[in-house]
Amino acid sequence: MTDPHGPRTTPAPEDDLPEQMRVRREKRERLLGSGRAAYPAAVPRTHTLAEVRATYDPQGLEPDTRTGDVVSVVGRVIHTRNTGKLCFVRLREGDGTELQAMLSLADLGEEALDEYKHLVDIGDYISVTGEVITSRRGELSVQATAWEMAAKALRPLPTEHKPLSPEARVRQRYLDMIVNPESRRMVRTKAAVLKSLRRTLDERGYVEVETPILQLTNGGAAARPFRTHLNAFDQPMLLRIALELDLKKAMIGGVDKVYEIGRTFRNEGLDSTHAAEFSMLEAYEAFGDLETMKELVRALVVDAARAVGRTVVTGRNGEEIDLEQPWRSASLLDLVSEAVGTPVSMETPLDELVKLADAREVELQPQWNAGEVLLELYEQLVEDTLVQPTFVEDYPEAVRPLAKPHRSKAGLVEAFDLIINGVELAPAYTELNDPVIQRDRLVEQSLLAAKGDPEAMELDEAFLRAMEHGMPPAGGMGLGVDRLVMLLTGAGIRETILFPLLRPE
RNA sequence: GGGCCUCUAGCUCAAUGGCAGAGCAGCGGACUUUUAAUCCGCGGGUUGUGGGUUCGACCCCCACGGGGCCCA
Repeated sequence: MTDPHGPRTTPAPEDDLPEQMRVRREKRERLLGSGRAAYPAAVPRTHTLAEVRATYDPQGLEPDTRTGDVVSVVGRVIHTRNTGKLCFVRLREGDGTELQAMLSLADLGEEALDEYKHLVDIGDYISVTGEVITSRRGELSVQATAWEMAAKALRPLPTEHKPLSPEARVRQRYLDMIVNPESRRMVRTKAAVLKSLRRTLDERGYVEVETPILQLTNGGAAARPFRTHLNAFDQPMLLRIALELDLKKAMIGGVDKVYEIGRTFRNEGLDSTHAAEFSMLEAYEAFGDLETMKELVRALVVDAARAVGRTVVTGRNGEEIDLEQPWRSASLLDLVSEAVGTPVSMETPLDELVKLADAREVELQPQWNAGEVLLELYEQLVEDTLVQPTFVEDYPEAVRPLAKPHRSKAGLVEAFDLIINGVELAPAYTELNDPVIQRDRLVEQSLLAAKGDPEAMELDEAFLRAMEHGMPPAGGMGLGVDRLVMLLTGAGIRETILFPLLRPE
């Protein structure tokens, strides 16, 4: 920008501001100039809006009632109406509770009313003091005798009658939370789910622990990690992809029932079901097994559903899912047999499985063994058809390297995966605790890693050393907290995460 | 990774290749009972960015960037 009238090359920032921001900055100046504060340390507040509503709503006050009770309340200005000598303002507080305030010439005086009209905008936080009354139309209100600015908003609030664009909803979640009840509710629903998960575990005697997020080696899952660096040791570090190995160490140390709820990180694609960081619950119970975990997973899910009041949800195919009904258990081999129309087992030769896959256009990697092909058939043909809660069990040993061999079925391990609404919600194992077999499995994995498989696990000597001191037989499970919230709310993952990662603007 | 759609005022959206508009919000005024109040008047734009075609581009073409949906 050039100024033909003088040498000034940097225009005052105000010159570039949109009109509404300029006006609000001027109002802020006027507040300060008039001796009022724009951002005071404290403002009068004797009651929350919710407390006022809780006190008077149940009384069913008649229109034009005067209660004689004087309160000071604070809220964000959501609507204003000015009929001249009387102004109405609707205040809203964090959870969405609203209360009307009325500012009249008679009760407030000319100067304070004028200042209100000229200095308060939609979006500001204000404090109003006055008697609790009802208006002629019966609206519960505070009849103001005084008002104060609690925090001046310098940017206008978006229209709340039209939904924000999908981008604005996630980039400026705080705005969506102000104008959109769904967005407010999601925050509290997720909190209720987390609280319920902890309560369910705590009541059963599980001990909550915290384990490192920064790790030397990755394990416990197959995923690409985030890489970082620890300056103090000049040491490359990874962000954890799972909680498993440290929780098993805790169990070796005698925490027989242990759990952690925390963030794990996977440096992979982002879409409507995958986020780069997500909350995971893992729980382990010494002397438990797959059946213990089935019971625990069911309790966790059903308790959480009850906690948010949604025990019946609508499935992706329109089917109703009543989470309180009994849940089905099904063997992976049976499910695949049904899907391909011919019985398959661990004895079915690899080339026959490959033919079955080709016939159904299931794409395979050439180096896959029979177990991996079976898993792929299941994932491609069966998984997303399982709408009602189903424990899919009896996995081939090759695809679950940390599960214990099945007590009675050769070639299979004791593992299940809970599927609800076509989505993998909670895997569980009877945990492998033979350190020799464990080492063999991890060495196999580390050889894959050395050959360049970025998802393969690394050899974690510290973990193997701990295992060699003896881990009790145990059941273990993991549960995707965000996925549980998605199931209970029907929302996408970007809705369940408060501030999802986005590309920089 | 591929395909389709989208980006215009603070917000949500219009606008045959020919003056860039509406609702809400904002500013000034009227109104002491509003419920997205009403009425009168007024401002507000680098049409995502960069190129190109054209007498003329929000519109057509190319590239890039952001976002969404579907597919793998």
